[in-house]
Amino acid sequence: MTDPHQPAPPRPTSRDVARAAGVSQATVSLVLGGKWPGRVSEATAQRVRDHAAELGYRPNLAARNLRLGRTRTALLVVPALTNEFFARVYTGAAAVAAEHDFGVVLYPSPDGTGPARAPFASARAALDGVIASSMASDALSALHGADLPLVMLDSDPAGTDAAAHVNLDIADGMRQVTEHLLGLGHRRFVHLASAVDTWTFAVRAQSVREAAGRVPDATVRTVRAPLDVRAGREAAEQALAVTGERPTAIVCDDDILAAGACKAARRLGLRVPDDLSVTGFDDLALATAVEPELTTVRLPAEQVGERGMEALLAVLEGRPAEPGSLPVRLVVRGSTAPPPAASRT
Amino acid sequence: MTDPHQPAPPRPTSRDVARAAGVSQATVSLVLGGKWPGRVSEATAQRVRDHAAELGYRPNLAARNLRLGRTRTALLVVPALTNEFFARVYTGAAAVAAEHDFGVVLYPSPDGTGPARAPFASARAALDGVIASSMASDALSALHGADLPLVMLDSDPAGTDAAAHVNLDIADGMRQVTEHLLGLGHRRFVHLASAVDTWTFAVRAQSVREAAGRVPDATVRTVRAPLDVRAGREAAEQALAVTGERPTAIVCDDDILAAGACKAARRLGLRVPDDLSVTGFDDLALATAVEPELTTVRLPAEQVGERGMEALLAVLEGRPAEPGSLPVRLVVRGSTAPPPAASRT
DNA sequence: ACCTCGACGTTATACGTAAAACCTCGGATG
DNA sequence: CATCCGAGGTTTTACGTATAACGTCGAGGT
Repeated sequence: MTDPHQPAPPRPTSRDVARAAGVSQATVSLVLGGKWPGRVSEATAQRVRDHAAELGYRPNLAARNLRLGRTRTALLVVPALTNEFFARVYTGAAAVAAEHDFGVVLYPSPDGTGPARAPFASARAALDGVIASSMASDALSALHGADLPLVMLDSDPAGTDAAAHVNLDIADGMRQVTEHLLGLGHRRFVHLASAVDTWTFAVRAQSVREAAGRVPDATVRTVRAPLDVRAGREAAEQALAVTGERPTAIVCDDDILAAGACKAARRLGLRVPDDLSVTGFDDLALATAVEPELTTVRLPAEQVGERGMEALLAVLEGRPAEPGSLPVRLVVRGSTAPPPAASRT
Repeated sequence: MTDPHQPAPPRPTSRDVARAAGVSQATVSLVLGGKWPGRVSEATAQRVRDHAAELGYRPNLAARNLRLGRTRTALLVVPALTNEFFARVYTGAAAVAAEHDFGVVLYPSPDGTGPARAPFASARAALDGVIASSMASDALSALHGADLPLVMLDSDPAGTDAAAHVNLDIADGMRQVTEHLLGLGHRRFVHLASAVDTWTFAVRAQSVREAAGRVPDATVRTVRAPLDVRAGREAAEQALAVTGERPTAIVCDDDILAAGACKAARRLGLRVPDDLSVTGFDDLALATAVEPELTTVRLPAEQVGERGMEALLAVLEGRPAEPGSLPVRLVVRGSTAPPPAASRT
């Protein structure tokens, strides 16, 4: 138990190491920076390293950042970390960053549409670049000083000055879901859509309608809800409480909404999947926690983060970021089945 | 579309602003730092602010950090962000930080026990302090340079050199759960425990046994599993497949494990809660997504982050951090009921 | 008329690092 | 023997900011 009020011993600087090793500060910097082959003898280098280790020297990052004008730090802008998808994106980005001795700092925005007022400065870090996930580009440019390289994830490829895009083939995912249901015989759909108004959800909506539109007698009714279980349940209950022919399948923008839809079904006395098929999107942990397990679309969330970080690193090094969108995969589980006999043609 | 290869226009510095406003750099610094009452006339101050805004000046944080020796940045160490609990802790910490113009950078460790080798340096930020959540203190001290103020969350209050602790009354939560089940008439328990070996889980185990121990004929069998649904299901299946008298309640260390236990029950043809009661812990979104909704213990996760950050700020300012542990609350939902008649005394 | 004293700024300096530019000296070279 | 050269360093500078220390100038007191 040491006195907590001793004024914190000043950390050793490279000059301290130099003094201890009997060399100049520049030499320490060269050795520890790995720039010494041919400039410093092996003997001296070792001596420097030894003393650095002994003193517990660790370079002052603020000083280094100032000197180099780069910080090896990227900002990741996400709508909400409590959404597992974004947590996984972060995890992937952070992993790749760590490999390249980069850091990732987060800028979460409470609402889904992006941070409202405070600029990135509130991230309290000097940044080398920005990675923005699933955001409305206008909300972003208000914050984006335009002076930092920008990589956009899962966002509209057109109309932004992003240096690179990493996209998921959302349209294909939703097409696979819809065709899966069509193939099972469903014709009357509800699309339980996110109330958030971003590109990634717009694509979902369009894709469902397109796929269903190719089958003459298929109908799609859209309802929207915020991304939580209760809201999803309420919206689904409302959509199911129709007079006349009940829809036989609910296509959801998200596993969370799908969980809500399942609860709605149960409340109305409908069995999933016998009376009603439900599909999710994202393949979160939730998808296999509920009963029945959700038929959904697996998104490689970590990979999105990884590719995003790789793209940013490429841009920072002047290399071109390789484009291309990531494939997604339909995962059929227990929440989908052929429609009940009474509803078949 | 501008040429992506133009070498990034250098950001304006305080000196640029000074030149534009016809004052010295020091004056700019005084004005923008808010230290000007009595040192700079209002007219001059306004002129400086105008030119700063026009040039789009933003102070170089690296330089400021170097000069001040403080960075207004805290490190939050969490086992895994994909666990909603920690995402919420982060959210709370970041919110309080933002209010005080502080930043939070994360250090996630893949396994639950804490980062293995890389020191905090890989967070790539100059730090003012560290907040560590639910960690084994020895894993931490290996990383902790001992030169930074440390606040520990949900960790053993004894035996560390932390400057402050923010704890949840975990023991009380588990006691409430157990007594709730005892009150319903349960006597044969399975404690489905986390395989992670940290204080917070040790407390749960001890508390279950203590509470059950006060009732003569109550028995507790413990099984352990990693924190995911499948592992929870498998462990629960094994625990339920006993010969002789089946347990009537499964007390889980976590909602995720509880979801697994529910799935196990269904597989074995047991109904929850009629044949088997299941309880969770944390009250994640998951708890109300599954059917039946989980009886669980609500932990004020955001508040843990908030209080942690407040404690760190207090320590940094030399103020004493007010101690005390946060209360938790039993939330009774649909996954618990009296044991089946055949099992009653 | 001289000193004092605020009000209003300015000059100078330090933070710790990286790296360009510069020394020094012993041996190889012409 | 003068010269070049490379190995092995050192000296110096710059990064942008915050602030301590130091002017300057006009008004007010004596």
